[in-house]
Amino acid sequence: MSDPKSTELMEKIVSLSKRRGFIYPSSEVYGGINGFWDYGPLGAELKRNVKDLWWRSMVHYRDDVVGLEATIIMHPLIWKASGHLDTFSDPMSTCRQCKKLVRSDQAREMVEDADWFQELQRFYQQATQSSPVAVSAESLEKLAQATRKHAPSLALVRAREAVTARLLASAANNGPDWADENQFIRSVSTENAAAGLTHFPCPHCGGELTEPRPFNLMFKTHYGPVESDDNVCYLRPETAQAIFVQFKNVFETSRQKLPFGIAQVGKAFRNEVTPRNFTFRSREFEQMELEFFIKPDEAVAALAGGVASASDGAWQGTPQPDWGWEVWHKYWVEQRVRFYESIGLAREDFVEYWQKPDELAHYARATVDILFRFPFGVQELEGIAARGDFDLTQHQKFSGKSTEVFDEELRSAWAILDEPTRTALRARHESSLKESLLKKGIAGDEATAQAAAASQAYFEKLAKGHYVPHVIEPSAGVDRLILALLCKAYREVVSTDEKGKTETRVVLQFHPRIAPIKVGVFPLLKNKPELVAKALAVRDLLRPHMTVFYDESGAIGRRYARQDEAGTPFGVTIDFDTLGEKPELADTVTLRHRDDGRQERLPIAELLPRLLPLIR
RNA sequence: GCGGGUGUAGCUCAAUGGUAGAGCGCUAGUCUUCCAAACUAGUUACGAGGGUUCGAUUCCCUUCACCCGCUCCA
Repeated sequence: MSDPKSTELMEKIVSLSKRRGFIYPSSEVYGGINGFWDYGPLGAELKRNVKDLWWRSMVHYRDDVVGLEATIIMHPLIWKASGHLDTFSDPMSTCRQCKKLVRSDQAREMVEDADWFQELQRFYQQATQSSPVAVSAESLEKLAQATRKHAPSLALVRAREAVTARLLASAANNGPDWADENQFIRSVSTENAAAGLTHFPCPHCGGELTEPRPFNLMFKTHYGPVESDDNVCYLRPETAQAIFVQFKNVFETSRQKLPFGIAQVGKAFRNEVTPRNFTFRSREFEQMELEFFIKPDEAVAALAGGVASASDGAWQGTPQPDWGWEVWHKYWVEQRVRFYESIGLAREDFVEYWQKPDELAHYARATVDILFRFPFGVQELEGIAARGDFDLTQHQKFSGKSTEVFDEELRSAWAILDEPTRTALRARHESSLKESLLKKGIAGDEATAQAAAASQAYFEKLAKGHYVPHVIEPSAGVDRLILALLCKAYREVVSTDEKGKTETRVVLQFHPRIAPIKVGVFPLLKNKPELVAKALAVRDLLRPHMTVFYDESGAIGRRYARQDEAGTPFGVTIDFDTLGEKPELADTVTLRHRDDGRQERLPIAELLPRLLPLIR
């Protein structure tokens, strides 16, 4: 996954980023701060271009998406409703022996699957059938042998004499070590149970897990000058929740009808356990998120007479009224890949990973990860989740305010819908509801009853044109995308000069649309005022339309090379022919192309019409 | 948070218990001609803090950052 070669490549990219002013370590003169990065002059342009292009393709070029820019700090209850407050504060334990980090809530489950754990359970059950507990040094040794292979760090294996002595002593008087199975497991996992303090075994090696320590992944602060429990608040861990929370306002003020989306670009903050891989996992990062709200499939069926199949490729075309969530989901996956293609990434650079049903978060119906082949591994760039109505329902529940929409057309359509269709829709809805309740572990009868009640309430509302919209969420990380673009653009060109000296130059082959500087303008020599004046005039001609870098210092080849390293796709050179040394070439310049060094001669007047289409 | 590695000009790499050096880059200049040309001049460093020592970049401790693993999923 991360062989030396790819690590070396990453180091080169990190060093180039700093050297050329793309990305610096944050707070560097103070020694830096782990998990935070700053964008320098070129990086700031690059990032701005990427965000602008996303916004243009998502919002400006569509009729069905509008923008939002919400605050970073919001009402703390939002994070209760969204589930972040619970899922983002998992207690963690470390194994004292193998040093692995384990989520405390998952440790039990992970351990239960292990053979050696079942061995321990069986032993406990047998031993406690009689009272006092029937064990011997021999039987404990046999147990140690049986667990040795897969749980070498189990205290019973590692420190057999001490643990055996303790267990035998406590067996004679039915001591606490034998009080229940859990206590027994902890006892055989603990070498030195001073003051009765025992440890849970590590799922990886049977070693001692430390007491759970809280790992709060959310940045916590306080609003108002006085710090107290009453004014705790959080920096948002994602931008999406603001969209849900403002859904009703946007819906009512934007004159949009479903289906439609709300887009937002902004900072988010997570106290990552381990920030790693340059900017890939940062503690402060930027997201580009779209929440695209759609009608539930039952409403689509009532309105359009059916729901389009997701298997016939319709999602590659333009949206249709009969699209249900599956088609919309696939549509957005395709749209996002096309966006990446439009800024210079290729379809082959990605892996589309459709999460397996058992990997899905509880709120998601389907999630596709768009993974990019980074030098350090294939890693997620964007997740596109079909989240059902989970989020809006949660906020409805927690805020007490309705997140339902009213759909006049749906009410009329439902009124004229024939009874067999209605019955079929209800039956399908109810059975899928029941299935998901069963999956949550609710007993059969109970699930049947709950599903019937919920389904009935749902259709009563639907018949009147009321429902909570469902949502498709394409959520992309800006900083990850910038990193992907840097990795993709990075090229080393080795050349050998007449003296046989080889030299490696770096070229960043950015797509012109995202390049921080679009064109470099150079007078061939700087000691001729006429050349300089002409070059400055060309700079001023182009500047209103694109980022231009004027450079007159050093040899011309050096200036080209410097722009190559900055990823500038075009160079314009003003020479003596431009000034009219050869009359037929007067007012023409050399246009140089970064990736192949190709040069062409064209009139100054043609520069803008030539370059503009390439950079837009 | 735990374990392993790294830390000397912007970059690549030297040397040393007593004055830190080179190449490249960068800045300025010379040059009528297109891919880091040549020449001249200039520029810049021992990650931070503490200790041992007459004296520490070098030895010791602490800390910080980065890289690699354990977790994370924008």
